[in-house]
Amino acid sequence: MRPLIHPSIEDITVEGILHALSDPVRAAIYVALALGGSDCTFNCSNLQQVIDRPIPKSTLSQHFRALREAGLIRSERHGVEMRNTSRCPEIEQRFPGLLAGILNAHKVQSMERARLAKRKPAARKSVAG
Amino acid sequence: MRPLIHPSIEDITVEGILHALSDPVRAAIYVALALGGSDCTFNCSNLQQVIDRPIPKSTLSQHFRALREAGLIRSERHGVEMRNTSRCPEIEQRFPGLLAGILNAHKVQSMERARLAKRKPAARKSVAG
DNA sequence: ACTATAGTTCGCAACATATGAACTATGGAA
DNA sequence: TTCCATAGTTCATATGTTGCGAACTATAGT
Repeated sequence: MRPLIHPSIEDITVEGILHALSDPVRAAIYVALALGGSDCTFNCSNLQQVIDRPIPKSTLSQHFRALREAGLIRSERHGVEMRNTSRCPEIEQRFPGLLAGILNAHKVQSMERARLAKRKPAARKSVAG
Repeated sequence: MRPLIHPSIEDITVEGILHALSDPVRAAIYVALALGGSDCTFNCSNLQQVIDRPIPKSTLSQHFRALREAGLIRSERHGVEMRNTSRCPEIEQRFPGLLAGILNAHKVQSMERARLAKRKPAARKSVAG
């Protein structure tokens, strides 16, 4: 088992963060971790509450790795399971306002989606054909 | 020639924006456009001042398309050339703080890189081969 | 119509991603 | 210690995405 790779704070890049969070599944994971606070942990097993469609654990493992190697989360083994926590405070110090802007944008978007879903449960985006 | 596609403001997604800006070339283009103000335009031809390595124009064309279809820029033909302007104000209204956070992070990162390049022009990241 | 300039599209090679199957790691029970 | 269950990783591969040269389209000036 290759050891877990956590970049040091100065090796974290904006491009890496944006790429990691440009995937909807990773974004959902990260939002849940970041909003949950420092004692909130998720892993491949208890994540179904956060994401809607079922995702295989090999895929989830890769997503956690992507978040970890982008520097967004810290992963530690505790017994048989993994505890993933967000590295928000560090990143806020290096890139002030970045995560706040992204998290807020996700909030705006998910509120808007909820509103649209309530209005028209079946239709999307008035696409003909 | 297929007509240019500009998503309406409510169809712009966070994921789309983050993905578009997770590419270093597109990020450099966008930073230049955004910081240049509303009368600043760049295109496939006058862009060499913004990016360091030379990039084929077919690639640049694709990058502009990616930015356009993510909703980040607006492209208009003026005679034989293209004028690309940032859509920052619209996006700021929909996702307050998002672009500011990203632009600031890029500024932090490029200042840091400039500092490192001045210190040790040839060495990078103290990696032992 | 001809030429020059600016940008787009096509086709393909190189790279990235998602996932089932097989594997590793840890803890507890017998 | 051995066996089993649970949690997660790695591998192989099929599918998707990207970068770029070559060919094409569009516009302006002559």
